[in-house]
Amino acid sequence: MPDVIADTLIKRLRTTATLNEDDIQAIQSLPVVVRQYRPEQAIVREGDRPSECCLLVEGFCIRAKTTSDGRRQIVSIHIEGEIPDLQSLHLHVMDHDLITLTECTLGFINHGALRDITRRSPNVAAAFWRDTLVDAAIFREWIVNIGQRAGTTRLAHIVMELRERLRVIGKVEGSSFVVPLTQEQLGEAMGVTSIHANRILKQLQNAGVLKFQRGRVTILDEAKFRDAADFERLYLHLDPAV
DNA sequence: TCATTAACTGAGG
DNA sequence: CCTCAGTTAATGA
Repeated sequence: MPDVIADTLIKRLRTTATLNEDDIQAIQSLPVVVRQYRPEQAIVREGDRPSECCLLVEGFCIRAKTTSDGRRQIVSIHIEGEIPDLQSLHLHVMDHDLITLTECTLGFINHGALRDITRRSPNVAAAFWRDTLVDAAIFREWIVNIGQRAGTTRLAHIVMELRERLRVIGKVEGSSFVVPLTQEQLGEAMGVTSIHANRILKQLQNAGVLKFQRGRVTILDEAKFRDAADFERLYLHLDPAV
């Protein structure tokens, strides 16, 4: 794969795992097919049997499930360098949808090539495994968030998690960063209606905590933000040595 | 299309 | 009673 694409994957994996030169070489020699996607376009759907995994090179996407009466729950948000459907390598039928949030550049890597690299390079296999476990840790945190936290805290927590994940790959500069969700989508991630998501955003803004406009969050008061978010970064396991 | 706000309603503490 | 959150509807950017 081109170095630019390999670098986004390597940068992301190195936030949680340790890779040596051989591992880097193995990743750089992975075959990849690059495709452009529009916003809100399905990459894989529940029931699909994909033969490749998708590396998010640029943009944001979500994993979601929809109930029988059509209510959608966003279960995770993904940023560049991640492979949101890595599980399809071992769980062959998709149990949820993977959908773009923004315009996305996606790199598709054949399952065969990924299986091959995990056999040849134990470090890369360990990195994928660790990444999958962190994914599960994030799901646990989301269950706590949606099940137990009050509205404002719930929203602030999602925003801070995204900021921490973006920060480690160098995508946060200053007090402002991209949160490319509409209020409807924010509601779907929080388990509330878009109208209530709007109320919560207004509350946070009126309280001088943060401002949200056109897919971008600006932190108005870092101390208030930390206080509002009830956030402990432990579950992100961002230190490869721990 | 997305965001905002008001008015009303009901659940539940 | 008070707070939270869904529904409906009207309106603004």
